[in-house]
Amino acid sequence: MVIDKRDMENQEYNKELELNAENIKAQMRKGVLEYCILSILRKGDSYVSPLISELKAAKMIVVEGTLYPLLARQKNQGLLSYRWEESPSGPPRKYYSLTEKGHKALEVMDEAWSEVVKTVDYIKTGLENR
Amino acid sequence: MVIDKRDMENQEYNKELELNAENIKAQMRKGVLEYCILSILRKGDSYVSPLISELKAAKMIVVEGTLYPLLARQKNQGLLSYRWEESPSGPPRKYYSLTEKGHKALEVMDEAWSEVVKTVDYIKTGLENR
DNA sequence: TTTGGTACTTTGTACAACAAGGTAGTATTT
DNA sequence: AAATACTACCTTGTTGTACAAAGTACCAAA
Repeated sequence: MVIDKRDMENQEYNKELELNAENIKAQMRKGVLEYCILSILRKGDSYVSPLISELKAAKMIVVEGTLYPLLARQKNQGLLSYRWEESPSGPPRKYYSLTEKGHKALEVMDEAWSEVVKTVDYIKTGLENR
Repeated sequence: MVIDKRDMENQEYNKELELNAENIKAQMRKGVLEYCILSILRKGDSYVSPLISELKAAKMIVVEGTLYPLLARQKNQGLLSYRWEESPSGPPRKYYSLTEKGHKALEVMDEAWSEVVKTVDYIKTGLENR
């Protein structure tokens, strides 16, 4: 067994990275965001500001710079459509709604999400609960 | 309400992106991977090949190129340590184990994960179940 | 007409996952 | 003993996503 060559510690950064719950949650939320957006829109059409508010209320913080590109992506995938509506005060609002394709995608995601939850549980316990 | 300038459809890609369950699940798994690795190691020390197998068995597919940098990261954060062990057949194996810091991080992640699950449920239902 | 608020958009950066290829030690076959 | 196969570890370059920050545009009220 010859190890020495391999065992040369590759740069001990060890940057005392915060072991902070918020950071870790932020990591986990990634990838679930799309699902959340569609889930909210399932309950009714909306535009960016109230979307952010609702996500914030659910402790799933996002910012405009995240949401706009994401909505554009989902629109380009045909999951969303939008219409302009006048605002009682301020510039017009871009209301997004789920398309039929979006509804179908959402159903797939419902399934995917519950599978991921089941998978994590499986990995944690190692038991055959699936 | 002047809309025309804004409403110029920005590149209608609409690339018939697979509405495939695997893709969506892959997206959702991101960010949960670190948690899964630590969870597996909590059950006992291991090295890359069996880690990949266990993840694959749980339908959480990853490849070597993903896992090695991830483990290196977690080691540099002080969450993991490793030791070399001879193999009954083949090159030596790098066994990873949770450090004390890793155990603490894992507890934080346990909490974080269940919060994310609760959050998604909250967003889906919109009810006050938290 | 200027100020402030709301809303939408873009640009640049950081980081994570992946694909693909590379290095190295051990065992087996010829 | 040379070649082959297998296992295991590691690196590089690409892509995609979230974010920070700055920018554009419309509207209302002082």
